[in-house]
Amino acid sequence: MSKISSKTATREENERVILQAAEEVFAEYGFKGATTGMIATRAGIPKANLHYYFPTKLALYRQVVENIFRIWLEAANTFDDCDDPEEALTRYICAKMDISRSHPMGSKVWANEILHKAPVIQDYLETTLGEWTDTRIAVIDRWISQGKMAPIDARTLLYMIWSTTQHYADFNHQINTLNDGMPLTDAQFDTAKETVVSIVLSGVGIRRKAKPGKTKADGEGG
Amino acid sequence: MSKISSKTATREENERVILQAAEEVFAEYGFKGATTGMIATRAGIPKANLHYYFPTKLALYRQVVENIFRIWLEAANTFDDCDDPEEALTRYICAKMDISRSHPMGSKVWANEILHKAPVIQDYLETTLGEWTDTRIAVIDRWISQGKMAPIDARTLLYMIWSTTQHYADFNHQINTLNDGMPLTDAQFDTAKETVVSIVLSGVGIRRKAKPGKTKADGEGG
DNA sequence: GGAAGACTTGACCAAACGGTCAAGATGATA
DNA sequence: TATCATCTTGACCGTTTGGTCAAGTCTTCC
Repeated sequence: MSKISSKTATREENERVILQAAEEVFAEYGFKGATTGMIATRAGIPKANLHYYFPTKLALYRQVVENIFRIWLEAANTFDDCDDPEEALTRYICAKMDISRSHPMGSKVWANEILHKAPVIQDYLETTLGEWTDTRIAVIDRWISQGKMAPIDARTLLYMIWSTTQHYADFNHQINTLNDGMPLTDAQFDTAKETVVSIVLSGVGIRRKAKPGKTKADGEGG
Repeated sequence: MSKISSKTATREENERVILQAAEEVFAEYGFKGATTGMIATRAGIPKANLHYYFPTKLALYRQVVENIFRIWLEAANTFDDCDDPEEALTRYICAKMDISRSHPMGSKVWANEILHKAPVIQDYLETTLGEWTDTRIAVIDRWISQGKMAPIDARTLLYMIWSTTQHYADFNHQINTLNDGMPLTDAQFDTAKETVVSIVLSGVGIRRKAKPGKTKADGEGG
């Protein structure tokens, strides 16, 4: 067993380091702009070694994208934790904002994919994302028919939440530049989060029960 | 005069065709992903001819980005046409939505730039965009202090509007895929526009005077 | 020790790409 | 027709880049 575990340990550690470097480089330069040499350098290994673990640039890219999509799906499930629109929307928005802050690279890779017509993730869009979206639209429509929120177009609401929250990842360079070149402080980010939640909830006609003082909901600790 | 006009006419026409092709190709493939060969082919000329008019790929890209920024600024001015927050926000949102529909390539090129840390437009961000943003935040804050809208964070509101409206350009591939692969119809797009306006206005505590039936406001006819 | 397999790496290659160049086409003027 | 300037274009070049390869090293197990 020590043989197998040792072998796998080396491989797993190297793949982890390479994937981390790849995510950063793909996020910053896009698929074409990134070079395997850059990724290898950031991972601290020679380029030939990278190709030992990932035969082609595209295979490496696919792996990065799949990891990102898995994280995205986990956040998406926060939407389903309860049947109260105020709490569900608040949790979902906070979860997506937190991911944009803690994991901006993934969002950028995703944005790049869509911008370039999704050459790699088209099947995800058509299947998993499509199904997820349809079921959540049904949930929102039910809330509307129950009089729990105003009769707005559910799909547009989802797109607003996606775009607004992901903006803090995809456009963080612009946000930082407009913030005197500094990243948002925790306080600034909390203000943004609270503002987005507030505008969306008021926007769909939900009067908030909870005091808006604490924004963190029960999102991930850190 | 015919000499000069003929000379300039040829050059102007060719530059126009090249810039149009370049905007499309840069939008779809990014700066690195685009090749001068692809742009030349789309423009219907040999690559060497393209380099006769634009000496380098970067010079061509700069010209494309500058054109886009000019259009963006024109839309930005719709914000200032009046001092009533309902009308100003409605007009601005509708103008940005219309641009996303009629001119999605420009938005995509912009998004690509920001995603890649704005290697070309950093100065625009720091100067023109920064000043524009600051003055409009001041306007919104004044509306708030006058009690015309709820006390929300103005900067976050602007970012919400930018991200939501630009989402319909930058992510139109995802939107189309989630719409059974079809582009949004005019009716669907009007619904989206109306929903965004409605959520934002309600979200910032503005009760609408105008009937929400007609969405078009008085935005550009096209 | 030594055989076997996993891992490492410098050197190399073919393709693609940005950009150049020189030769020619076109068109206005005199 | 001759001249001049602008425009057009196929062929070409140096560099970059994704990927290969063969010659190693390191680890494990007998």
